[in-house]
Amino acid sequence: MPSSTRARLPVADDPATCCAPMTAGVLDVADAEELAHRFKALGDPTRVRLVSLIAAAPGAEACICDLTEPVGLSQPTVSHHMKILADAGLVRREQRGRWAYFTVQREALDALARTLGEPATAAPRRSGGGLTT
Amino acid sequence: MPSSTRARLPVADDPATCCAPMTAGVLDVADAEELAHRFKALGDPTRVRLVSLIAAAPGAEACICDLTEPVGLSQPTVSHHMKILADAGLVRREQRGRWAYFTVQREALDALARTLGEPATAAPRRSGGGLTT
DNA sequence: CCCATTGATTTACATTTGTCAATGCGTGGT
DNA sequence: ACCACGCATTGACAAATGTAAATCAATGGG
Repeated sequence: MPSSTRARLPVADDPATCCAPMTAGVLDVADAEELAHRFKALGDPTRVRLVSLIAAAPGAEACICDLTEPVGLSQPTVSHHMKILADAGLVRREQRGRWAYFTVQREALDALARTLGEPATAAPRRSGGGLTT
Repeated sequence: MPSSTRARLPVADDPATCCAPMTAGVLDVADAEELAHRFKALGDPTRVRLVSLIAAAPGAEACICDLTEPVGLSQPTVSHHMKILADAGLVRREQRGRWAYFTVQREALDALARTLGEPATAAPRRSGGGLTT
């Protein structure tokens, strides 16, 4: 599982392939940054709310205009938050006619969940963490 | 689950009982704030790294002095990050003699993972892997 | 073709965040 | 009692973040 060749790409490349489990060995810096980037996207109540709203919307999709009122924020602000979520690969944006429909990237959420939950592999204990950047 | 009476407490009250799944209905504001609070704690590469370092440390515990060098930050800064993680209930602090040992609150991570993963309504519990309480 | 509608960008600004140096506070060894 | 050690707190400061007003770009209906 070579992950050291991971760049600062917009991430959304493959949202389902995130990183190694957080608790199954010391994450290298790149993975830690990648994970933190996604967690940070969920680190705001409004954005958590937005994801939840989209997931619960009819058809599991919603446009900006559907979201501004429930969260009580201006359209530019909601658009800004959605961009952050999209850049993190947590939602997908699909332009359809005049509207931009957003859907939840469930695979990305699952991948994130996997990095938090019990490590899939029995984590071979590594002694001495000589980490030298 | 009445959660509207939830204040800005240090959260760590019961880290395993977090919130309803993000994608199984619209989260109320309180739950969204609670979730965001925890995600935000993981929204920094250093803190992700710290959790990973603790989990991988011998005995799955570590003191600040074990952590400063791997992350390459000053002791006050690491202490600051650990406070944020502890306030979010993601790690537990245990003063033992002169040292403060930190351990990962795996239940909190699992609870967080559960709010991300498939909503409890559909998929039954994972049958293969030893289910833990 | 004109114009209303949807959403993204830009600009601006107050607040929060990450970091370190300096300092304070317990604990334990001598 | 004293002092070294481990860690938390305070103060300070640059950088990032959340938000809104104003503006821009594109689409679709008359």
